[in-house]
Amino acid sequence: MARPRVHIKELPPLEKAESGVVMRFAPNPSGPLHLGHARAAVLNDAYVRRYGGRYVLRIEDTDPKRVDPEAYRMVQEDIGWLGLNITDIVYQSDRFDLYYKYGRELIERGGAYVCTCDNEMFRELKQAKTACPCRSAEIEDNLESWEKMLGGEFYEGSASVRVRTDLDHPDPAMRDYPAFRILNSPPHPRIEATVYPLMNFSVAVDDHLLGITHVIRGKDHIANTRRQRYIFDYFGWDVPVYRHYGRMGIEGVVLSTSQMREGIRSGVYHGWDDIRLGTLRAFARRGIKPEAVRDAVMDIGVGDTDISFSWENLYAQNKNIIDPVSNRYFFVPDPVMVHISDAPRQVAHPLLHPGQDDKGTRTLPFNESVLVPSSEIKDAGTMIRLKDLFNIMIESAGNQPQAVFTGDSLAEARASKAQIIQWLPVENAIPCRLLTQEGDLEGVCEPGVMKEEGNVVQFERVGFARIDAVKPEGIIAYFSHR
RNA sequence: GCUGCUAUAGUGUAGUCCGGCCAAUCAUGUCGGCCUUUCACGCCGACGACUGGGGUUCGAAUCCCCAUAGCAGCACCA
Repeated sequence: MARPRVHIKELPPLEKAESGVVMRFAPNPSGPLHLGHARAAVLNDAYVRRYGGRYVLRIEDTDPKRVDPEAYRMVQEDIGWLGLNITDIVYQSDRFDLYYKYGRELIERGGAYVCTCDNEMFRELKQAKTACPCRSAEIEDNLESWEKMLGGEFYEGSASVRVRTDLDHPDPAMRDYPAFRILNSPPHPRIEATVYPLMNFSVAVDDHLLGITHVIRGKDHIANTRRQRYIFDYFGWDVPVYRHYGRMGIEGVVLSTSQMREGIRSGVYHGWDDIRLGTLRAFARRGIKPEAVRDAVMDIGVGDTDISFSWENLYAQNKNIIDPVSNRYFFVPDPVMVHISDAPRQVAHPLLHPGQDDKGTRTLPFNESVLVPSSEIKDAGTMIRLKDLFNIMIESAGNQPQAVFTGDSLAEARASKAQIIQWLPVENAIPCRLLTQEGDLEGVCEPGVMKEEGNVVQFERVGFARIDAVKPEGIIAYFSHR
């Protein structure tokens, strides 16, 4: 039995963490959390738990084009599900005055300038390592332009604030990147603004102001880390310790919020919790436990190699968790009724959980006929054992299969290598639809399943499933994995 | 095109910093067996990898160079 043996690998130690850490999880509220978010969230969480300190949830809603008002709620729900040890919550949209203040100061320090160049033109100049005309403006003029920006005198796209870096930098990504932009639409759901900070600016300011000591994030941020460094240096701030893990995909699934949204819009997916998606709410619906996600993510660790995550690994972790606690039931897909002659009426009492007798038994009365998976009825002459009942021999396979009772000796069934299969009394079969990633399975299950709404059960010989809904017309279950 | 990161079995991962104890760890998977009234769990066993080529060295998964492959960035996204 069944002690989950989860030996979770230890993460590599963090530098300068001995006296505690302040870390952050900083999602963009564009949709619910998915496995990619979970990796960042769990790794940071694990380090905060290990070293002690604060764990800041920072909602990065500085791009109104990518804010879904619903997501504020969904992100919180998903974090609750994951069980993160969040200690502080901040919304970047509450902090625009701060960004303006530090933006102005950066200009005063000569670390940034207002640029009114055409985008395309700037891009070309940048590639050629050439300064744009705005770069040489006096600080006073820049401040004046900055005030005009804040005053609404520039229209969207006609002015931005750029950080003065190094035009000769070999990496074009470093050269004078933008810190603020103007956006006249769409409106931000939480605030009124037209001057928006860009991620590299707001993140640098907030990491400093919030006292973030360590940042664990994907390597797609490596360039951003270097860009943010310029801002830290202009202000003379200490930089956090960074660690960038590799890119992660999961086989057969898109982890892009925008693509998922499009799939939902076009009707490919039913919603954010469609079981074919890699969102945490889809996992939850399928009976995948947050602990399994944590374990799987911790196993992957903080390596900087790009990986293709396999469902197998997640399922294995989940099975460790759910197997010991999932009650067993019979589910008969595509049932066919078999009449059994010469069989004594009796009542079967299969265990709710093998090896855990104290959990009790189910009650399945037998009377003349049973429902079994049609795929199990093959040729006449086949010996089958109905699990926890008795042995039968198929006499005719056709549309109305007939069988004959051949005794209840388990030893006999084993000796003749009979399949031991699940079955249901005809009078006690509840309609049940099992939804899988590959499609739906119609069948019937035990009445006892009606008490398991919201729980994960194991359908014997089929696999684990979460009982999603118990309705008058039947049961809806979502397949977890084998 | 420019810049950077990475490369261990089907998948994930340890080892790489400080070369020898690595004929390479653990998990998962697959196969075989045991246990078992589930094709679950558990137990036993097997399978399976240092991207390629040079170099340094008595000795390289580990250091250096080249190649190849993958990824990321070069957005008025995060």
